[in-house]
Amino acid sequence: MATPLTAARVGSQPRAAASASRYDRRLAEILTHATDVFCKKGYEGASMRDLSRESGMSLAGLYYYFESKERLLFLIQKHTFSTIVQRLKARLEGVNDPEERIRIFILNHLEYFLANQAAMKVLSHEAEALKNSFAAEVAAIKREYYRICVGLLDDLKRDRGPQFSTRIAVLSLFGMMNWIYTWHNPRVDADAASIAGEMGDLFLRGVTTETKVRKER
Amino acid sequence: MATPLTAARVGSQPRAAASASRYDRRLAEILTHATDVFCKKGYEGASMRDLSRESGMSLAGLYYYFESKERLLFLIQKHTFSTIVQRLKARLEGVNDPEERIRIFILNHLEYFLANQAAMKVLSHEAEALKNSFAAEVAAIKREYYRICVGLLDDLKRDRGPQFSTRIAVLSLFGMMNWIYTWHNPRVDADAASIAGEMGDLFLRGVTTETKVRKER
DNA sequence: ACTGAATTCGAACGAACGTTCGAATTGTCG
DNA sequence: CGACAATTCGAACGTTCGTTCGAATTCAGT
Repeated sequence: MATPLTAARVGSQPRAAASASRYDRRLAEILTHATDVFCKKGYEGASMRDLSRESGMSLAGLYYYFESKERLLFLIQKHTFSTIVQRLKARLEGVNDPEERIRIFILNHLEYFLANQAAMKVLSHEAEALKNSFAAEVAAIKREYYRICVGLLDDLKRDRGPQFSTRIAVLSLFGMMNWIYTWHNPRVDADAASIAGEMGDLFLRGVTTETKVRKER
Repeated sequence: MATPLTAARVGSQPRAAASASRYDRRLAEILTHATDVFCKKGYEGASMRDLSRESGMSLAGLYYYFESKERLLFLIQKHTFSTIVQRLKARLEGVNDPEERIRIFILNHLEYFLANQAAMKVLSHEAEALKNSFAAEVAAIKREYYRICVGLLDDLKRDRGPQFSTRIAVLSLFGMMNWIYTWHNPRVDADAASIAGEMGDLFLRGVTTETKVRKER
């Protein structure tokens, strides 16, 4: 885990070093169940009673682990996003070819997306549900992730056909990838690697090809 | 308007032909305000009291025009989606070049999206909020729209490089386009035609180029 | 087994929710 | 103006919401 979940503990609660792991384990369990409920019903549509039922803990008991429903969503989003960024950085290390680095970016995103569909849907679909400092902290991670992708594309631009807007290209790529939560069906669609390959081909050809498309508008 | 809004009138309500237009005008007003509120707060997050405040009509008064909050969302989604499909069909008429037809598809989608941002966000973001027959009716329109796009791509495939999955390509294109509601900023970003041009270049190059991308995975 | 801390819970709080209903108001037309 | 339909509204309905609190239970170390 990227962020020690213990950091979420309610302020005035005492903490013994020995029980830290038990607390963390239980919190992680709750977060997993809550992720499923938020995924199924949406953040606003999911009630604390839904979360209580799904996680098998009493309504009041949940509040021992976090002080509000909003903070719960925040913990899910922050943990999910931190993890995907951290994994990306690890995978990019030692790879220098610009094109290969973009393929890694896409593969990392889609692999994590499909392996953690519920969490990623909550991250994508409930992006506007948080407010103030909660929203700001998640937005900061999102900005870092976005900047990394911009960097990858700018590197590619330095080598090849330079005639496209980096902003539009990056945001188009994010759209292609994130939209997957609306359509992916494990019984019909191939695995993450195949889809990442298809999207990588589509995107990289679109961005690197030097010849102009026929019938310019 | 594609669908006569009168169709929404509560079943047992009497109707005089003379007042039909007044009723329709008022309903359209309410729909517009409701669209803004749903866009800002989400369907679940928006309360009937929010809609009442925004539209300047009393809480009870709203129920003269529709029988439930869910039906209100349905009316918005159906009207929006029907309109975009209808406009697309009109624009495609008489154009035969497969590539040009896809460019028209993209332009139509993005122009309508940016001209009706709130409605399109409600359509994209609240796709799962409706249930049963409401959901089925909107899903039918979505399927038709999807099939049209598949047809356009298959036509293109017949001419040029055939090595891509139509399903993945179409859904990637939808992702690129629909994701725009998460990032478009009229103070920073160009107009719909420019963005449609960029995305059209990106997508069509990605889909038509015959040479394989270097460094095959 | 005892003890103090960590964890869980039943019950309740006030607020806000979607919806209803009968009365009041407005518009239409002879 | 009178009469009937169309439209609007205040007030309230029962339910569910997120959250709190003090008591009960479970756990860990001796």
